[in-house]
Amino acid sequence: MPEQARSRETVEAILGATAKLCVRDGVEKASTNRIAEAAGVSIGSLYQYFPSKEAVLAALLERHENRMLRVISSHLVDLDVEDLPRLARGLVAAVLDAHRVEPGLHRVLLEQLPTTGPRVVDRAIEDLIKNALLRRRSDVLIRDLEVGAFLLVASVEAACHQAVHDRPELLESDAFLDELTDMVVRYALKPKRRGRAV
Amino acid sequence: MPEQARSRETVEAILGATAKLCVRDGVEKASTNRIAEAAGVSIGSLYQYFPSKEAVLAALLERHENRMLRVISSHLVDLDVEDLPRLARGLVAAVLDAHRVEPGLHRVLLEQLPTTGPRVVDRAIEDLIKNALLRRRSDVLIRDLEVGAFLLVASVEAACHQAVHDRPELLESDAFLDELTDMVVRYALKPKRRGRAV
Amino acid sequence: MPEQARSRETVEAILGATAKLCVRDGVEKASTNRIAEAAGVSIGSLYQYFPSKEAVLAALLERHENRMLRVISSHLVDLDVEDLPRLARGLVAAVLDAHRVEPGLHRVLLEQLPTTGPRVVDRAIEDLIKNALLRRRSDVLIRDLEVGAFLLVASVEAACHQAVHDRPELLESDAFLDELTDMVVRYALKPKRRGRAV
Amino acid sequence: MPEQARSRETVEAILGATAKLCVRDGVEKASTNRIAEAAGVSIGSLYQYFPSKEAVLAALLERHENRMLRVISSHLVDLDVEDLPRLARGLVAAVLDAHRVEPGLHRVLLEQLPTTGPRVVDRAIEDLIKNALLRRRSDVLIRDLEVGAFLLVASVEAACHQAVHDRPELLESDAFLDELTDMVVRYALKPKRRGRAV
DNA sequence: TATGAATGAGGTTTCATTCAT
DNA sequence: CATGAATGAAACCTCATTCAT
Repeated sequence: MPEQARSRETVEAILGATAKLCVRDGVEKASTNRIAEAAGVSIGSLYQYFPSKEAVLAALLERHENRMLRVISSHLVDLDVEDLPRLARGLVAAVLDAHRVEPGLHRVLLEQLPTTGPRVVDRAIEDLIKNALLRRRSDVLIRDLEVGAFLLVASVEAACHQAVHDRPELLESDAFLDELTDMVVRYALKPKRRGRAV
Repeated sequence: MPEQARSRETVEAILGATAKLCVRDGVEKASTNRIAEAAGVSIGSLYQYFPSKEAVLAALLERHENRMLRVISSHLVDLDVEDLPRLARGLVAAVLDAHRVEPGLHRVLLEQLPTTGPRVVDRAIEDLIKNALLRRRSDVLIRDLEVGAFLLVASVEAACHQAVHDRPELLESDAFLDELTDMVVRYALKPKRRGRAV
Repeated sequence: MPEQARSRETVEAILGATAKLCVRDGVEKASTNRIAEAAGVSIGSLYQYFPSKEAVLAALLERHENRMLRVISSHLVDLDVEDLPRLARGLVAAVLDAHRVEPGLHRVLLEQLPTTGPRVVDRAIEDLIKNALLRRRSDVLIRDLEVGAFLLVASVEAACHQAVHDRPELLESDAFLDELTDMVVRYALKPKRRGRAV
Repeated sequence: MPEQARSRETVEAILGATAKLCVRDGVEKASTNRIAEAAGVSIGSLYQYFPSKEAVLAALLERHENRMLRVISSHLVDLDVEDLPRLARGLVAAVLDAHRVEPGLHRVLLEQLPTTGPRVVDRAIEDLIKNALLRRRSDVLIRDLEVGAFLLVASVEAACHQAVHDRPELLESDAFLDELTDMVVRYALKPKRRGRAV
């Protein structure tokens, strides 16, 4: 077991150092040699665990996405699936919360990493939402659910991301959560009582 | 005069070659030597017109943003400022249209360029919208206009951008414009009298 | 005893893996780490049995040369030392046969190994031939036996080797054996009495 | 023109330095950085003229083969095509002479360069010989001309090469030329006068 | 004795930039 | 002004070898 522990430590050190360097100097400046040095391991060790520089960054991205997913999942268990407006607010809050996980790293990874494919997190949430809307079709205003689900996820995600980038303080403000929720609810759901706005 | 014309041609050739290389091989592969060769000028000439590689990319980005702004501006003149729902649809359509300007270049510039600051286009539109909403405050549902304007722009922009990236066919579909407009209108504007949904 | 058996197995596994890798990917690609992995032993074990990479390759070369020598020896016992033309043909056939021992490995070892010294096989045969010619000096045409023996071995060896490289099918053809034998016999031996060509 | 002269000088310096290093330390030790340093140019210049290390070595080999071919060609013009034995001796002498062109480099290039294909020099001579033998078929003893020509070239080449390697003094000795010629003549040609050895 | 994680010198190659012509 | 040869720091990566476990 000491071997496995040693290996895990090395991998952790490498990912940690990569994250630190990416945040501080940008992805471009995070060379393998600098990463190894910052991690306190030799360049050889880095290549024992990762086949290339890209693999290191991919692993870091994966780790980050998993952490975000874990945050979101932890919110999901508490949500009431019956109360759609509350569900919407809960989802938005969950996504917002997920963006508080290492926001600096989030920003740099999303902005400077050659995009490999649709973001894992987005796809997961998109499916979740599409299903929720389908199950309650009669309460839903959206005409084209396929497009609508895509739109909701892209919008909320982008709003959070843009906030991380341009106005970090919004992430902590109630106003931002309120407005985002309003947008989602009014777009997606029929008003509760005849003619009264939500 | 012929000198200035010659200069403009050279600069254009360089920016054109840069765009082509960025789209074809990615920003990282667009080295100054390759750019000069593709532009049919010597590397020395490139450095006569641009002080560094970053300057070339910045100029390319600026040119692209100006083109997008010009597309959007061309839409604005036809818009009826009094009919808010139509105005909303017109703005969304304008943004969508702007994303049809060299979408490949747009994608690569946004995804692979170390972000230098808030996007020019976004800021311009954000102000425009904030003012429009302010002038018609009584017809507007949004509670926090500051946040709301930010949200609207970020959402529409991101939806368009994400569509360029993941589902290019959406850019040409009516459904996408319809849904985007629905989202914007229902979020921002009070429903018309007599309880009819928009 | 079991220890020694285990050791021999390990050494054999290492040499076998080295041979396989050299043939498949070339000597340059056969790194010690890859050899150890292909052999199913740890890199540490490899260095327990061989002091360096060169030592592994030297051992492989030695093993191969011994195998070739063994093939040649097995031919020698059947040869009639009195009938010189038949002896010549027998020797040529022996050398040809030796080149059928792992020809792929033979080629790669001869072509890609920094030559360390005169080939063991060649030297052995050269002496053998020089003695045979000396014992029957009166039947021999060659003027300078020293040079002649060198020439005979170099020529036959090189012809076989070149055939392995450029025309593998020759190794199995009678024509090749016939011509080689003709060359050797006509160069080395006086024609039989009564003017008949050999 | 000063540009072209400068370029040629640089290329020459690189090839010269490569040759020197290969002879002194072996091909393996001739790294691109060392080559550039020994040539007195920057590593960048080396890669301006050669796309890879292999390309440098290939160019060096080509230059060497061309020089050898030139030596051989210079001999060919003086040869009497009618007198076959003299022609044979002339050809052997030509090949021998060609091996006096930078023999150290010759050895190292042939022994340590991953063989890319049949040697240019060999192929050229093989054709030349095959044609000569065909034109004088009735004077030729060889049964299978195809195999015979291959054998002659491989043998003479290998004998010269082996001599460079093991016994450099042979290259300058008359005995070596005599014996090689004997071998070639007796193998290939019918004796001139009834039953007398050549 | 066996293991395999760790080492780090050194390999090949790229690229932004300079400057003599 | 234009050219393009030259530069060299620095990037990514390999590999023979060591040594703590």
